Amino acid sequence: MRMSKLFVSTLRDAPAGTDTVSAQLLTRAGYQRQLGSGIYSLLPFGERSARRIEQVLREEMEAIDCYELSMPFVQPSDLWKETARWDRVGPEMIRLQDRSERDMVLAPTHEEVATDLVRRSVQSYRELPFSFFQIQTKFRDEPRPRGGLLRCREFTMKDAYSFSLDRDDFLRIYREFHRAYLRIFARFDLPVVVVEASGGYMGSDISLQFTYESEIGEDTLLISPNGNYSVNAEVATTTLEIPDEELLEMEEVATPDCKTIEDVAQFLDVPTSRTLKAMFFNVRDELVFVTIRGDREVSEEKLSELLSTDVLEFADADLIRASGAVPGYASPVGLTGVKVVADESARTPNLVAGANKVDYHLLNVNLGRDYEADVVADITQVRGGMPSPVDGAPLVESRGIEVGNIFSLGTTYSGPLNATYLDDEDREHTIIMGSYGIGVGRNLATIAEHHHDDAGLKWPLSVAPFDVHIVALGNDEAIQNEADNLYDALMAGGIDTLYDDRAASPGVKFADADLIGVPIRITVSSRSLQAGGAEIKRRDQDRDASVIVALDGVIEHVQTERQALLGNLESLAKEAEARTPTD
RNA sequence: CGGGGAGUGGCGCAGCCCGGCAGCGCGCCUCGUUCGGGACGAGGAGGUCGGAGGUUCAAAUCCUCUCUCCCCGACCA
Repeated sequence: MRMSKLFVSTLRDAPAGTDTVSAQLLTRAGYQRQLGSGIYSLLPFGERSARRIEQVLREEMEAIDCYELSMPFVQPSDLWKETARWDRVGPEMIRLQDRSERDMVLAPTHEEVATDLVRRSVQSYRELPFSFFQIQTKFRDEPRPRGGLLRCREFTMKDAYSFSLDRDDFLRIYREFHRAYLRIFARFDLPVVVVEASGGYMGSDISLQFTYESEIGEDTLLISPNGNYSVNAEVATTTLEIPDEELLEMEEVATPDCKTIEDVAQFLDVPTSRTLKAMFFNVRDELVFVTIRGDREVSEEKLSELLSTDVLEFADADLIRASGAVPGYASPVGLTGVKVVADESARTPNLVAGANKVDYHLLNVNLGRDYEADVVADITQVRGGMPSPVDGAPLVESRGIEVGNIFSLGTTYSGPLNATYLDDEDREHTIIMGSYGIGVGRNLATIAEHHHDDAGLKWPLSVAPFDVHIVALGNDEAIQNEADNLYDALMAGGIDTLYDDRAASPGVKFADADLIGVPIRITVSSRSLQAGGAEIKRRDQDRDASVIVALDGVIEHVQTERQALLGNLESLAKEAEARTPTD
């Protein structure tokens, strides 16, 4: 591409409100422009990088015999009503009507259509297992888009779906995707950690999340330094020691002005782990009274999962008082008609709890004796430093960007949609499904987060919009001609080349080259010609690490360099592959 | 949706408190000089001050309503 003909412009300053490094660089370097909140255009560079990402995705999917198809973005609502997601999925799904007032949706994901395709076609066990993928637009009306391409409302995603005979059959495919995913991120030279995650609204029982660790990430991870426990905080567990003590008699004590757990613990001189904390949630206007030991916090994710709701709000004082509880001095003791959810830790004997009376608490409150819970479950928010459930080692907390995931779907969709097959004895079985997602734009942005320096982007070859960036300096005709010839020759040699043929000063061209981040830069100038040819420098090398190559040797040199870079990425992929769990 | 912030030439910003000619840097155009790390000089173009209503002799500035965008929290690739 000749830059003089290319619709692109670089910016000195990123537009106001562009906060993340990736969004700043991608915008400044001319990869993307924002149209609205969470809605972006990809400019030529961005489109080319996205295609390279997609190319890797296609290769790795096909390598595990997962083949491409394409499903509609605008879909009739019928299938969504069949799986009940029409009602379950909230306003993140855009609903609209066609001219005949039929309900339609802009696809936020494609399980329904994928399952429908399969149920209409598959009849015999002989046809299973298989999987397919597409690279398609999705629209999710996210409550809060952020970070440029990191979290968009409209985005492109590679989503794959697998269809298996049974659980074991599914697990074989799941593992293949796991391996393919490790190869994919390795080929992007993007380090990821694999953590267990919750299925969320996909309705999954097991799932793994491929996460790039980053401060700007939205997910909280808890990882054991021993490498045997890596989870998303939403499903993290920790060990729980419940002392084996005799239950003591309950007793009311005055605790003036002790409204918080810390106040009470200090006043009574007991550790917070001997107190019972009360929390109140409003679930569809019903009060849910939650108890947890004073040294722990409630995980709202776990709680909403437990209550099968995605609307979880703190209850206001009126709703709390209506139950008879007294904010600041609340406990479920003596209350009736209130839904109580207790964390496992609330089983600890002889805790200090509120007396539902201002300035009073109760000593020796015991779950099961002094109050009953409707549900006792693990709803503890695990934090860094808490012991790993595997070996007790303190967990390390970090943040991360989810760049891909793999889900077991079981029969969540095949059940309601009746996607079945007949086995060799004519018995009907429901197909076992999985789904596998990778966001193209999010990966582009995440790779930019990882591969940049102060001057700009620094792409791995697998993601760069071009292999080579020719910088022609000076408006000498001889130089122009040599650069033109070189450009033609590179293009003819199948090397994607960006040719800066603009009449701009050297400083501008070099600065833009650094900003755009193409891996190999070739400078043609009177100085380079005098030195014997063109100057070749890799973006990841220092300024003075360049070499002069005779003009007729440039293509060969570039091919060699390119092969070396691709070879490095392939070795990374091989290493990653070797790390795939085998059990 | 709750909390915080911002909308002024293409981009970054000042001006607003205290109403009175719409400014600065970068970019853009023309000419000349430059030409290996965002050149220099001279001249120039470009703005419904997010929108609507109001107050006033007079509104970017004050008031009301509204739209949009960003950041922090609940969702996810």
